Formats: sequence, C-alpha cells, structure tokens
Amino acid sequence: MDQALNDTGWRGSQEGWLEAAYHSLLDSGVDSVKILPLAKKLNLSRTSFYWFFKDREELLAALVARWREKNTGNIVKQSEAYAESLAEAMLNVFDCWLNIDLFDAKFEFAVRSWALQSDELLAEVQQADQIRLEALKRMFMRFGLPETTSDVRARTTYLVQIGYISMQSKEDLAVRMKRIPEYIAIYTGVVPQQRELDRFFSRHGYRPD
Amino acid sequence: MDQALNDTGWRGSQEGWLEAAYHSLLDSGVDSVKILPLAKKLNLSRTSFYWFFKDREELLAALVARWREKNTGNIVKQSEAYAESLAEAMLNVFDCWLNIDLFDAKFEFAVRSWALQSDELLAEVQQADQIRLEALKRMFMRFGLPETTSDVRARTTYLVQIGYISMQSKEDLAVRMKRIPEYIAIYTGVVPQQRELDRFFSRHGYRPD
DNA sequence: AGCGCAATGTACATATGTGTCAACGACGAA
DNA sequence: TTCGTCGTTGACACATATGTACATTGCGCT
Repeated sequence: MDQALNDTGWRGSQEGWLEAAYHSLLDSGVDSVKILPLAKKLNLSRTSFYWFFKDREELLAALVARWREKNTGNIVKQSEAYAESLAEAMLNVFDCWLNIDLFDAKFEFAVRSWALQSDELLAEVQQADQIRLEALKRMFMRFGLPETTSDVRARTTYLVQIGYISMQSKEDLAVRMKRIPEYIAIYTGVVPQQRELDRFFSRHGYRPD
Repeated sequence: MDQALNDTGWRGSQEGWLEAAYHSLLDSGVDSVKILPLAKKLNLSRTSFYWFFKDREELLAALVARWREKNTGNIVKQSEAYAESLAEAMLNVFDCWLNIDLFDAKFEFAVRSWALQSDELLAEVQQADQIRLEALKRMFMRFGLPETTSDVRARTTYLVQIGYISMQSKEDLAVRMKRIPEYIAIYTGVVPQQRELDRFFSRHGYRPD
C-alpha cells in the first residue's frame, strides 16, 4: 500500500522530513513548508513529525542551516582558486553558476524570498552577501585593479548572478555558454583566451560547435 | 470610535483595501496578504471586504495589475529617451533605479518572490523580463554595438538591478551615486563625461563633494 | 422626514493548520 | 520472555483563515 519505499531508512527520519521540506521550499516558498502537507507527501502521520523536530520552527532553522553550509563558502573558495589571469580567475567563479554542487541557485532564491518575511533571516542573507562580495573584490585586487573598480566589478559579477536566479529562467547549457566570453569581457575588461575558454567548457561537459 | 476616516467620509474603499494589501505584500510577501489581518490594520470588519472584491483572488489579481502597469513600461520608455551618447542613454535608464515613481524595486521583488508559488504569475514575470531586456538591447544596438554584445550588456544592466533589489540593501544615495560612473563604464565600455554625470546627479538632487 | 442603498457588522459553516497526549506495535537486548 | 526504546498513530484542543446570509447603520436625495 505504501508506494514510497523505505529501503534506505529514508522515509521516517529527520533527513526524510528535511528533504521533503527542502523540495517544498524550492518550488513553492516557505509558506508551503507545512507539516500536514509534508506528512501527506511522505505517507506518514502528521504527528510523527514531532518525534524528530520540536516544532515547525526547528524544521525551518534546519533548512537555513543547510543553505548556510552549502551556498556560502564555495564562492569564496572558487574566487581564491589558482589562476594565471583575471579571465581565468573569473571562469573559476563561473563554475559556481553552472555546477549545482557548488551553488544551489533555486535554494538561494527561495531563501532570499523567505527573508522578505523574517528580519532574522534577512540579516543572515545580507551577511552572506557581504562575505561573497568581499571575496570577489579581493580577487580583482589580486590582479592589480584599483579598489573602487574592484568593488563595482565584484558587485556586477555577483549581482548579475543573483538577478539571473531571480528570473527563474531555465535556458539550456549551450545558450548560456555562448554568452560566457562576453560576460568575461564585461566583468574583467579583458577578452578571455581561447585555451582558457576551452578548459572551462570542457570541465562543464560542453563542446562548442 | 472610528479613527481612520478618508476623503469621502467612508472608511473603506476598493483603493483602501488595495493599498493595505500592497503594503502587506511589500513587507511580508503574498502569504501575508490575508483579509483578516488587513481588516485589523484598517480598523474594519473583515466581511466588509466582500463588498469591494469578490474574494481574495480578485484582490491578488488587482495587485498584479498594479505591478504590471507601474513597472513594465517605464524601463522601455527610459531606454528610448533621447541621448547623444551611449553613456547618456545608460544614465537615462539609471533614472529608473533611483526614482521610485519610475520603478518600484520592492514591489518588483515581492512579485518575483510570489511568482515562486504561482506558475501563472511566473509566466507574466518572465514576459516582463523579455520585454525589458529587448528594449535595453535595442538601446545598445542604436549606438552601433553588435547584437551579441548588445544582448549580454543588456542582460548585465538589467540583472545587476534585479540582483540589487533582491539583496534588499538600503544604502543611501551618496554611496550609490559614487559607484555610478564605474557602472556606466562597465556596462557601456565607455567612461561617461563629467557634464553627463553632472546632469544626472542634478536631476536626482545629489551634489558630489 | 424618511426611504433607499452603500457600507459595515454579527453569526455561522467550514477548511486547514499547529501542537499535546496517551496508546500501540515492532524488535533487539537482558 | 519481558522490557524498553524507537517510530508511529488517532483523538483532542485550539488558532487562524475564508466565504455566505442576514441584520444594521447612516448619508444623500427627493
């Protein structure tokens, strides 16, 4: 009778509820993260939720923790990765925008929308923005750009991505890849070399025509 | 006992409910746009709402209509305004980002967050993005930039702003103004002339040090 | 002055959500 | 076997929301 199987110990567990909450958050926003509907999806009794979490608040806090651990950190790491030129450094950062393991864009957007109704979360999001922007700025400065220029270029790089996320558009890889060289040129003021692009394309499994 | 009176002597009106809904949407998201809480804010009985609107759906539809009329249109208009140089044209577009009468950023963000839970609205938002991006692209092409370049620069211009909105940051005018020349340089590839900047600053009531 | 109707209020029916409690079964260890 | 703990469940109490039916108020017009 239960179609959602249990092989992995998946169904009834803290992780199970959290995973369901995560998916609900991503495709309908925080206000859809309600215990009753989640219970239905999991084919569980609503009340068994309370064995794993004190209350709904605790579940939401767990979601925020997951976001914090996943999305903040990888941008910083990529911005500090080894690169011979600014264009190459920029392409390292671009890895985040194309690899869901490095940066979960839908999650990011859902959390930002959520921050609209929670001052506490808003403060956290803004702190994350600060950290990410500063990392990017340092990257530009490492390659000799002046401070103000680095600041504005960091913002451009970061904000275009945040904006892109909030367009919720789903273009395919090829369409996005075609724009990459132009973006690099705009952000860095330098045209990327072909071998830099090739290295980038290849690590994302894209073969230009 | 009735403290909230209005022009007509009647406390409620379609506009009153809509205005309250607008404010609630802006600072807590769609799910906070509920009839009962709005009634409390307006010091009105909950049910009198139904004299003006068929149901909650109709109120939400009115909010969407308001957004559509306000935010889509002015970007297009500003991108088509007279300009002697690309930098000047870009500054015309920037008017939108600094003048709430031309573009309501908080409203924009609230609607985009809302679109997370409504496919119908998502489609409308994406259509608006399309229209705005195309207008910006045309602007770049008017000044002789090639198509792909124009497309990417249009995206950069637009997406930075959408991203900025979703940071929900509240920096003051002076801080934002200081970055303007750099932004113009990045977006257009051209450094703006001082007189162009002066004209821009002056129409936004800003006096550089 | 008083009637009509725009505008508001009260009462009811219903839906959906939260959280507590006590009871139930499965299952491994003493 | 018996016991305890893990995980689950239904019943209960309550809160918040929607929408409808019907009563009531008070302004403006004749």
